[in-house]
Amino acid sequence: MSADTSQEQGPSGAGNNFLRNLIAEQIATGEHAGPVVTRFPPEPNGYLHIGHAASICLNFGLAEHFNGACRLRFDDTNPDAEDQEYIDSIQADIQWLGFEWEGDVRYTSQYFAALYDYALYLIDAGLAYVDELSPEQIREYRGTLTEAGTNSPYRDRDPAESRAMFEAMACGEYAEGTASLRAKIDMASGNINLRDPVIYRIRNKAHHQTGDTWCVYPSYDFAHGQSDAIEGVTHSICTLEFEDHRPLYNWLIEQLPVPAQPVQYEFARVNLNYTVTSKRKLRRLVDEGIVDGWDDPRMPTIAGIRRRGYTPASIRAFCDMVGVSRSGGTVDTAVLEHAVRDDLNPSAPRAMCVMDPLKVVITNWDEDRVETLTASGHPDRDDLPERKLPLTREVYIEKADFREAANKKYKRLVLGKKVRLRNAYVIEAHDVVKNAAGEVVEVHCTYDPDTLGDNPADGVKPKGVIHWVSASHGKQALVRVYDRLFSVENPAREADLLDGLNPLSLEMYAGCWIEPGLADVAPETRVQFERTGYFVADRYDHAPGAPVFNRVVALRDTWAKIEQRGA
RNA sequence: UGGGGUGUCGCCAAGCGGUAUGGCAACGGGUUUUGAUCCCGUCAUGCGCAGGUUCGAUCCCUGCCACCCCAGCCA
Repeated sequence: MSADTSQEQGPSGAGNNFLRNLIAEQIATGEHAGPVVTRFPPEPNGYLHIGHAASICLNFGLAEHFNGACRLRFDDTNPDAEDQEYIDSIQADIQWLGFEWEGDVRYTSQYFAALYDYALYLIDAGLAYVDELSPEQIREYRGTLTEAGTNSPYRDRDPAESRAMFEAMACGEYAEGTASLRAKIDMASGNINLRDPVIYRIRNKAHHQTGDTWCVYPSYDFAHGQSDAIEGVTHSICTLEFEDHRPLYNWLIEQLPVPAQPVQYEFARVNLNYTVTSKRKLRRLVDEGIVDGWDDPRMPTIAGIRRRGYTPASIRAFCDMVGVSRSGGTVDTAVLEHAVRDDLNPSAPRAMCVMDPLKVVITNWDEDRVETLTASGHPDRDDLPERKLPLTREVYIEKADFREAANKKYKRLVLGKKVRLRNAYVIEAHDVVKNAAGEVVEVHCTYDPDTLGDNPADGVKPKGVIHWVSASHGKQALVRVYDRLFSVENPAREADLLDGLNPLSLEMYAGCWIEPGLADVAPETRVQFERTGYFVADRYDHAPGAPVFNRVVALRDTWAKIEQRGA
């Protein structure tokens, strides 16, 4: 792959971003020599979401572009929150997105011994000390945003004593919260991260990777940069909120005898409207049963988006369209939706599904007659298999596709008017049957036998085309129609997150009729139900003979707009 | 009366001294047995505001304003 950034741009200059330009310049000027090494460093305390996808595309994309390497490193420094379930899901999500990390999976925990030695080094150098202030006291001593902090009375403890104490802490001789190791920097710094940050704390708890080996665990700040250095990461990319940590990151790299000098760069995280991308909030939705789990199709998690039916390519395209910058913003979900439609339109086979059925009886069609029509699998492709569509006397159409009377803007079936059954004949409605409540429950039509592939003899081409499924030969399916989980643009701003929930985020259609060929597709098969939207056979709930489809996204709907304006 | 950032069309994002670029959305129109797709067209005399430097500034300087992040022994 070429490192020429003027090449390989997709729409909107996809792939080109300030970091790519920066690295290209570093290479051009010789400021950076050797391979570009990045890493994706998730903490295994939750599922990956769409924001992580941006980071994954960035880190892996940069490595690929510069012929370097990107590794996966679990940033597992806090045994309290982490779990193997997340380690597994994160790996599966990255692979599903289509990225491959170099070498084995790494864990920050595999460097605990080295990190411990670095801590000792800092202590011996008089640059770290064991503090016996309680967490509350540490907070008080830290000062405020506008007032300098106060030195801990333990700040000038003799290094030898700190070393002995730290070693004892590591052996489990101290209770949690009774002591911590702090870097000795500057309690008066305007940057609070430099006010003697805690770099090691006691956790008398088993770690998912290291078991009971350790009773002290390094903080993010102490572990991250040093792990980067150990691994030879050259460009350590993180989000904007870590900007304030960069001076600390650099301070540690400078003070410690690390084998390399990684540099931290920050970019703005991606926010999407009508949803939340905070692990804490997502976890709440899961824990309180608001959704069906981390992979509920309404969740902005990679697993949820996957189950919703989005493709890896569409998510990568989305990340390219959104770009990478340092100015935080909120992207419209319409961009995500555009990305899937754009990917699915050329690839998804077409099919018909009636979701809200209304029976149509073709009165001039013999009771037992079954005509098997063929339909193209895709309007623009002849390489996809053709479909067999049995047409019978009784078929179902959508309730919304029939009106007893309507104005000219309504291009569907109207009493006394003609419409084409998609891939079949033109029919004309003559009569309706109503129930006691006055609702139309049946429409009687006649078909024109000369209209298969032709316009009616009178030369008047019906304006509308509607989809249908044979009442006797169609199959039933459960279709779930998903909508945004929140009805407000920024749910995080609500007094309570749940206040912004969209009550109609999931609608179940139990009595749908699908064309017969669709009942036995494999899970995760994506199709377009013509005139309706893109759908996917559910990854878990769909089974041959018991079809369950999720709506990925609706088709663009110009009619809905016209209708809203009052048709 | 702390520190660090960011401000270019409704939303993202390029441009980084030579007279505003792309995507999404929106709005017109054409093709169409999906009111889909596709195609064509419209959409910032202005780049947070005010000054200054310059032949010329979104890009440089100064001063304001707005918004975001930071006071976990979370990451």
